[in-house]
Amino acid sequence: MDEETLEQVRSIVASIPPGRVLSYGDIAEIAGIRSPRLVGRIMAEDSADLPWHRVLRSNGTIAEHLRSRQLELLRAEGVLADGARINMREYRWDG
DNA sequence: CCGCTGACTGCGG
DNA sequence: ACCGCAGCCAGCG
Repeated sequence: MDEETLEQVRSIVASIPPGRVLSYGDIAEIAGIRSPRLVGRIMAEDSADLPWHRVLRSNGTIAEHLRSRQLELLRAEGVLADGARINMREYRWDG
């Protein structure tokens, strides 16, 4: 695992403002890496100190083992779900 | 080296 | 809306 990309990904996630979200693919693109899965892996390893709940799938859905917790955290900062789906066009962070 | 797995994605049927 | 599939990177057996 490349230490630099790891730090890069982490800093991008850390910079997402409250009430906004990014997809794994968005972060991969910004970080200049080819695989969104790598972003997911990095998040899975250790994201406790990051606003990890602001990262979700490109279509606005969330992996099921995180779904209820994540939707709750998002709701607390004004990101409302239409059922199990977040409207990305509305909440995606432009930077 | 091979195959499988996952906080993923876009395209096609 | 629901599949499946190819591409993707890294770790594990």
